[in-house]
This record gives sequence, C-alpha cells and structure tokens, in this order.
Amino acid sequence: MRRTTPQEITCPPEALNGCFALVDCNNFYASCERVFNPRLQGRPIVVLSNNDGCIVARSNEAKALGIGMGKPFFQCRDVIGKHRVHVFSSNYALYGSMSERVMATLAQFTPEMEIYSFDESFLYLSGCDHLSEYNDLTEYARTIRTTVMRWTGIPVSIGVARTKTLAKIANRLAKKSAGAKGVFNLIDSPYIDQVLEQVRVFDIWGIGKQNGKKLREKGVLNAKQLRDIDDNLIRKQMGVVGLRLVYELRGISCLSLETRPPPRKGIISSRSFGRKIESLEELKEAVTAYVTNAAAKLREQNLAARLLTVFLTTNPYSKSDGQYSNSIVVRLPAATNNTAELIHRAMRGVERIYKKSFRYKKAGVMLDELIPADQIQGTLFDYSNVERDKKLMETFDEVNTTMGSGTLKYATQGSTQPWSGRCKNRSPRYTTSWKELVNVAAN
DNA sequence: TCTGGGGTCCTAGGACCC
DNA sequence: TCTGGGGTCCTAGGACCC
Repeated sequence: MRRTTPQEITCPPEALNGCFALVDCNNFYASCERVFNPRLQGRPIVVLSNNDGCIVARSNEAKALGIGMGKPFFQCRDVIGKHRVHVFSSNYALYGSMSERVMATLAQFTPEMEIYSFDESFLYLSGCDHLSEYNDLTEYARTIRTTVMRWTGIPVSIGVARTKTLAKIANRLAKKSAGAKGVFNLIDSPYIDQVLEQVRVFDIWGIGKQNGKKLREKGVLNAKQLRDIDDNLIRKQMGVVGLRLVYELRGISCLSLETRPPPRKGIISSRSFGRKIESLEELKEAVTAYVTNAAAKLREQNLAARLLTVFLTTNPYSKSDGQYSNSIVVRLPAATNNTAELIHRAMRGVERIYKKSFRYKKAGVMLDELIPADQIQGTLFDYSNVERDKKLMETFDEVNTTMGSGTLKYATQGSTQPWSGRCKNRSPRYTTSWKELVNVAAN
C-alpha cells in the first residue's frame, strides 16, 4: 500500500474526492455455516479456532448471550450448553470458497477493489462526483448489499466515506444502528460531528489497547476529539501512523486503495499441539509438517526464502509446568524453496533449541527474506550420503527440484560442507520428483 | 591524539490488524 | 484438563563508514 509520508501529510493534497465503500461480511464464518444449513437461521452459533481452543466467530444471537470474541471455549461451556448454542470447528476450505464468491460478486460493481481480508473489501467508487448525491450512493450500496445476499447468501454491511478510516467507522454504524439497514453513508454528512462523537477511541481502526489507553489519559475519548487533536501531540504520541489516522478522520485520504496484493514478506506456519509434547522426535515430526506446509506456500507464490526461523514454546497459561521458549534464525546459504533442504535446516535448528524435560505446547516455522523463485542462484549441494538420507527424502514427493544443465540441484542431509560440490549423475530429463532424483544420484 | 557530523544498514521489539 | 494463526508497519539503538 502506498502510504503518505509525514512530509506529504503536512501539505495535504488538493483533490479530496475519494470515495470508499467498505463491504464487510456479517459474522462471516457463522454466516457461512448458515448458508449450508438454513435451519440455523436465528439461532446462536459459534465457530472455534484450531484444536477447538477459542471462539473466533459468533452469530448475533451468540453475541447477545455475552460470548466474547477470542474467549477460550471451555470458559463459555456453561452458556453454550444452557442456550443450546450450535458449535462448529472451523472449516477454512469452506470459508475460503465462500470468500471467493463474495469477492467475485463485489468485483462486478467497481474495477477498483482491494480485498482487505477474507471477509472485507474496499471498493473505490469512481464517478463518485456525479454519484455524490447522498441518495445515489446510498442506493448504490444497497444494491450491492442485496446482490451479494442473493448471489451468495452472505449478509454484508457497507460503510461509505471519503477515506478508508471513515469508511470503517461508517461500516461499524451500518452494523450497529438498527435504522441503517446495513448501509451507512458518511459522504458530506452534516451530522459528522455527532457521529464521530459517538465512536469511542478504542473502536477506531488503528487504535489498539495501548494507544487507546494513552489517548484516554490525555482526555481523548472519542473520534471527534481525536480528529481535532493537535498535530504535534499526536505525532509525538503515536508517530506518523497516528498522524495519518487523524488526517483520515478529517477526510483527507492518506491510505490508498491497493488493488493488487503486494508480494508476501514472510510466511509462517505454526500450530498449537492438541496435547503437550515432550520428546524431540515428536517435535521434529510437527516441525517437519510445518516446513512442508510453508514451503508449499512459498512455491505456490513463486518465491524462495533466504531466512528460516524455528520457534517452540511451552504452554504460557500453565501454572504448574516450567516455562521455556526459544527460537533460532537460520540464514540459508542461498535462497531456496526446496522442502527437503528447508526441513534439513529446520531439524538442525530444532535440535539446537530443544531442551529436555519441558512440555511443549506450540512450535512453528517462519520463512523470511523472500525473493522471486526465478532469482534463486544455484549453489549446489554435494550429495555424498545418499543411502543414509534416502529414507527421509522419499517422504517428500512434491519438491521443486530440477535438473538443469546436466546438474542436479537439491539439498543434502548431513553433508558437512553442503554447498561445496555437485552431483555427477545426470537425470535423463527435467523432474520435480525427489524419488527420481534420489535414484539417479544413488546410481 | 583529539574532535565532530552525517549517513547507511541491521535488528529487536512494540503495536496493530483480521 | 481445555486458551488460534497469519500478517504488516514503525521506531530506537547499535555498528560501521566517511
């Protein structure tokens, strides 16, 4: 996303005719479940996180019961049982495809759209100037809303405003106020002051716990007060991020629309274990799975990583267990997206940070310093110990390895100087199969 | 040997988002 | 007993160089 620099902020741009609509799916995961089971209409629903640990989505009915976002499931068991709340484990494949359908529908309404998350999209409504009559825009938003409902079954709310931050606020009001019926338009609103006055500082996009607290101490309690704050004060308090936010509240757009997603800067794969794990072997097994997953994402996006981080931790909530967490950063000799090599590196990492007699609850891997895969500069492995490593290699079939210029490019297991040489054998053709490469190398 | 300013690069950690 | 996962951006401070 192109961001306005502090210098630019002090001399606001002339043209301020931006017009953003934020479309946000209502209780997205819960709504998805409902699409496939209409009998759940009007009934309380919650959707749980991985391992059924936390509550990550609630229908309005569940919210009304006081079930909080992110609350541990076991703490809500009583309410859930008492009110017969329907409970779902999360089904990301389902939500993913529903998300695609919603986004495809929205794309019909504008050529300029930024998919902000699974369930949210910013639409830039060009031609806003001749749509600037309040009724026009509001009606347009209503059309969008009913179309998404009809085509996908997912209810959405829409906020319309001059800046993204104000569109967020408008969206919130579209959800909260009963009279809005899912659409709230703040463009040229004569009631903007009254509206902003009702928005608590904590509820503003970009203000979290820490900054909300700081602002409250300064007597800034609502969005109107924040909008009218002194530039220098907010700059000191929250840096350029805060300054941008305040300008956005004033209707001066500092956050532009991002129609194409920028390339990933890092890829993480991590998981809490269903139970506590003690042995190094089990830990390695888990990390192997995470690396495999992360490397697949890497190749999907045609990227390669130069840095790999492995981390592990015990259960921070446990009072009785000893606590330990650690991480290790491994700089790869050359960028790679090769599963076997990444696993090899990660395993060495795990071995180094593993400590006996702790009970581990979570581990993960992070791939960093990503570059386009075609820029991989092929320093090659010496594959000197095929037999010993064959077993492990065979478990990975989907590896992005090729034979180029008569030379095999692949990762070795356990060579002391892994980048010093190359395999002499040649594969008869280009291949992406580890098994094949291993066989060639072994002969 | 003393003094100083300005610049870049890197890293860790904080804060926020969905 | 049981507490999610995956991201981004910004800042301060240290190391190093001219």
